[in-house]
Amino acid sequence: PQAWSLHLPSSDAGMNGKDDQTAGMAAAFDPPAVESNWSRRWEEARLFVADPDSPKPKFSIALPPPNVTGELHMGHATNGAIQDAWARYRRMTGHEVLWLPGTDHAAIATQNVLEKQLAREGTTKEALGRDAFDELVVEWYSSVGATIIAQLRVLGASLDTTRLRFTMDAQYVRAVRTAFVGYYEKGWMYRGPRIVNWCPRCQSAISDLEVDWQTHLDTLYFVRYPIEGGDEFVTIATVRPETMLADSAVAVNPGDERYRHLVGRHAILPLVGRRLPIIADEAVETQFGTGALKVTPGHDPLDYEIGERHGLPIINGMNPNGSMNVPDLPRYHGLPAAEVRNLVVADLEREGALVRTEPYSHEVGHCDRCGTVLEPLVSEQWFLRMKELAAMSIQASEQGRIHWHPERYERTYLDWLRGIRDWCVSRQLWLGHRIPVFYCANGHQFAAVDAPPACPQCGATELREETDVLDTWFSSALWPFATLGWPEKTVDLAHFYPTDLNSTDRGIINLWVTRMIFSGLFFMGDVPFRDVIIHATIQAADGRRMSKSLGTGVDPRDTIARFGADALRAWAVAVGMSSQDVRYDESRIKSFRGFANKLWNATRLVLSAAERPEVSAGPGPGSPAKLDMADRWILSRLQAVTRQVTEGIEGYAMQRSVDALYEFGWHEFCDWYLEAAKARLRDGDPVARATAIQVLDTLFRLLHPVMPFITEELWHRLPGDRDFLVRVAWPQPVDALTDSAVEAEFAALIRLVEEIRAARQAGRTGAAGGRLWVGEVMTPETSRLVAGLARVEMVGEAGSAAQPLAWGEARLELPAAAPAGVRSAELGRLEAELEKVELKLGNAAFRERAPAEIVAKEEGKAAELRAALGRIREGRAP
RNA sequence: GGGCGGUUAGCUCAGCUGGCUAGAGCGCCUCGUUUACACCGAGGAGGCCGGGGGUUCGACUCCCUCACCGCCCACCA
Repeated sequence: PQAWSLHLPSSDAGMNGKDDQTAGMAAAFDPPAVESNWSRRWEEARLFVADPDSPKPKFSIALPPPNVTGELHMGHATNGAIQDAWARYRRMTGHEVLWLPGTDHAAIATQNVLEKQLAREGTTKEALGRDAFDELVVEWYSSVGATIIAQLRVLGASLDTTRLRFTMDAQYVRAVRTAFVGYYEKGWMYRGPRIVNWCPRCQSAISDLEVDWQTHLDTLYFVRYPIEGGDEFVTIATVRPETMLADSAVAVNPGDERYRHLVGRHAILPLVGRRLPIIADEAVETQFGTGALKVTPGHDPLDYEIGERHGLPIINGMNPNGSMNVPDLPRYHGLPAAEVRNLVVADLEREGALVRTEPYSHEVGHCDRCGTVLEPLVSEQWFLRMKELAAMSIQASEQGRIHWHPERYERTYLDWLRGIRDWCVSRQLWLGHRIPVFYCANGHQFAAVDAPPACPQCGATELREETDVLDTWFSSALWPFATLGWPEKTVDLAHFYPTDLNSTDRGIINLWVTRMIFSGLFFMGDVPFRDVIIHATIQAADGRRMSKSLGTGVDPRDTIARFGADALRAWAVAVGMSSQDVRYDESRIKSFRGFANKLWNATRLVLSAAERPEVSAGPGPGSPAKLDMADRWILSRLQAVTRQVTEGIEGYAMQRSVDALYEFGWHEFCDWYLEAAKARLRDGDPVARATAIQVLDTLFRLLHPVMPFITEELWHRLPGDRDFLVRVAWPQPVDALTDSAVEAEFAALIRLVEEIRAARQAGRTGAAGGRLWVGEVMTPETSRLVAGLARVEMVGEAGSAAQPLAWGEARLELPAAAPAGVRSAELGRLEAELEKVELKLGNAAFRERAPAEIVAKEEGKAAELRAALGRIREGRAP
């Protein structure tokens, strides 16, 4: 990099024309006014509209499409803040950025929300009819969809809204159908009767991942089945006695000596009288219950598999609404399962077939959308074969084509893929993407994106389209490329796929992220993104789930209204990559509002000082400036912060960037630099002013990805022509400005000032009660700085200007009121410290084993402490 | 049942590959109407880093183990 020089504005530039703006700055930062202004200006300037023809390297993110089930919550805001910080950062590092927004129709979830709404109004979707319900859906989508986009705008999300997508848009629907047909033609999409998780309320199948397991305390019933041709019995254990009506067999473990003689014989099903073969199967656990299992292939996944192995008949004993379907048993037929359970138990008891019961705790599956207890049920469903897709995904991972942040989540994905089963993609809902399969009158079946006029096999024109719809995640899985125009070969698709980043909550790693990966690999031949960020889950302040129904939800708009979008964003970015769940912490958000206000006022201070070039210590405009020690210090610190911020972002640890900026901006710049340079600024010293402006300039750039509004506002108030920050280059550290000597000196100066302040406070002498003397080794410059910062009167002569200041060299005499106490406390602290270090150094093992630089460091520390103690003991008085 | 994460100041959280006196914000105490900021400034109190073992010259950091909290995965009825 070129040698750096501080630009001194000519006397004509600088304040001219900016005076009014400065004077116009209120004493407090008012976020809402500033935010809406910039949102509008950014949009008007079309800053976030991506250009696929740009020669710049691209960077793309597909916004995880929020479900159109309701408004955005704190988790969305957090994720939005993280992605936006990346998008803005990448623009500043010279990338053509596409951050593409959209929403997800969320079939089952939305249908549930609407059904609940209808229920509150005392009606049902059936009463309403399909068409009226569809209208309701469209209305809902447009109103909620608009709210969501508005919320993202308020957050400051730099989305390309010209490319807004919705999973129910015609073009997207086409992509979904094309994808289905693609799998179908590959032979991986098949239909068949299988046992699935059935929700009797939604009246639909759901996938394994949509099962919400809850612990239930139930009763385990022991029922004895008589053995045919004798007076023996076999006793089975079950928690769902009502399903025995659909039993096909009794199974025991082949190695179980207790039952070996029964295998091959038959048991008689109580209450029903059906003959059940007694079979041997490895899946039966000898330890559980009695070691004998009633086999009900129609109503239990394990039994279903046993049934398949042994060719057992599948008896479907239940209707889709959860009532029993046993026409041969009129006593139970048509009744709800729960009632039948009681009836069956009572009947068994009467027959003497119920041996005993015991309490039993186990996991019961619920529908994760409506909470209803699921029934394993056999029905005709569509499945996507997962074997090859899983293998492709695992391979991509092993090749290191996707990087997870934090890394450990890669295992979540791999573990799931390694044990994966075929994906049940069909749903029996009103809402969703219709499965693009057609059946002709002659029993032929085929898949097609567009409804064909006739059956391609027999020419029959009477075609029936499949009524099932697709799992909503099937369409979500196509998001990174379907949003770019796939299956058309669009310019966007060619330019922006694969995307670079996906940021998501860990709860949908397998539901969504994994499925995007295999979909991308299959249809596009490449991973859908290079990096995956899994952000923290935001909890309510009390640690509970944030949820509207619990009353623990916090609307991001409320937070933004009170503290500003920047404050919410800074907090979200600072906690978003935490390894654990994070509680909503208003006090910290508030502190970032304070930070924004601090920057506002610091800028106000810097800009309010009228510039008087004649005061300049330097030779004049255009020449290298003569920097004060404080100037050199803050510029050196600025370089360090620039490095830290960049490293934080690039290392997927943006919290480090935020911490560094907060510490630097508030404490180093405002508390120390501005306090030190205040007098010079007020005097109109152009060097101080140019330095301060230089720092603010860089600080605003560095902070812009995290706090876009305040930085944009203040940046534009700085002198000179100012483009939008996303079009301004990301700062690079300037080595020439790094000055470790001045940093060490200034650090010592800070310590001295702190000692003086503490002494004064402890001495309780106050400014009026005593005077402080500072030793003769200080330079005039340091002496002046200390005097100003510590607000002490400097007495005595400042000594040789050549001597650097170091703590311990400056002699400080304490006020007469309480010198002994204060001094002995300092003495005691140093003595204890020295003792510890000497103990360490006295340890032979330490000297032999520890690295040389560590030992040297400790020795240096000891020497320093001894010197300091010596000086204090000596007690040089003025 | 398997896996992962967490347990650090009163509260919410940082602490990267083991090494200066373990940090921040809020809260608390004391002081301050200094012309950027009370959405402020200065000073301060407060932590056997969940328990126990181990490795190491040295452990908040690595290993083992226990306890509790949370999440994900899982076909023992």
